[in-house]
Amino acid sequence: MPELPEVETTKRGVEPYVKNETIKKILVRNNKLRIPFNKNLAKKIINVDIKEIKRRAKYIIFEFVNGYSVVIHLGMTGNLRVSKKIKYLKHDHIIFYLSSGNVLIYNDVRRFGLIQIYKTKESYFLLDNNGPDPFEKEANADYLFSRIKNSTASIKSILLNHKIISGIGNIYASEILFATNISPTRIGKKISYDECKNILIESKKILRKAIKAGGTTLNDYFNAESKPGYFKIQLKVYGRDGEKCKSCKSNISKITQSNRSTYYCKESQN
DNA sequence: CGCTGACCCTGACGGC
DNA sequence: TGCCGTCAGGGTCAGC
Repeated sequence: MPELPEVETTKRGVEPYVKNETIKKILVRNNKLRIPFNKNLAKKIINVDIKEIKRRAKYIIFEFVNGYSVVIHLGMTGNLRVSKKIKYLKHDHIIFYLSSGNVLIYNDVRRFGLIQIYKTKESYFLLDNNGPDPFEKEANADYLFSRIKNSTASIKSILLNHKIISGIGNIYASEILFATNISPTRIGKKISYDECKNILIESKKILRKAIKAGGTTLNDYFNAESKPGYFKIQLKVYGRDGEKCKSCKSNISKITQSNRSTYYCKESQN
């Protein structure tokens, strides 16, 4: 479920419980994630201080003082929660016992997520393939335009292609295109420089708003036993097929592009 | 070469 | 009540 705002909210939620802590022990209940969790490599981060927590695109990164890093991706159904009591729920796969006595729990129903350990910053190979996320300064109109000006792929699938821009998911791809009045079916080479500029402006605006909405629920987010309940900002097109468009009188359409649902208004998006 | 679709996995939901 | 098909906000990669 998590898109970039949910990942950022999760990162902010766990940060105060994890920063400057150490992991005393790791319990692996099921290592069959998208990439199997490497229990052997995990020994390298036991009893080592966690220096920093970061987010890049939809990845959460724990950096340790010895140079090692843990990279977490939540997939479709992953979540992290901090708990005082140790009572495992179904699909709690990896459990980190912290020096504070708290436990950090990775739960993931569909197991499309992953937790990977890397020896150095340079070896985040998963992230090396990713383009900048919309908040990074490399993601400017010059860059986006140059990456898509010869493309025959639809702008919707371009927005989901993390090699170009990372961190935009299926919900916000539809929302961003609605905000910019661009049809999701238009191909990359038919997108103008100004539209690239606008896409980046709206991406930041929409994602920032969603992060803010998530932040308001942070206080009781990570109490013991609680599951992080994902929020949803006011969506203008996603999931609203058949309903009225917010800027004209026609109905929202739902189509399928590369096996994912796309929602848009045929009248106001061209 | 770039792009599309099949696939990984579990659970919820609607129709019959 | 149960069975079956469909769908879900993630990403990868074979094959066209």
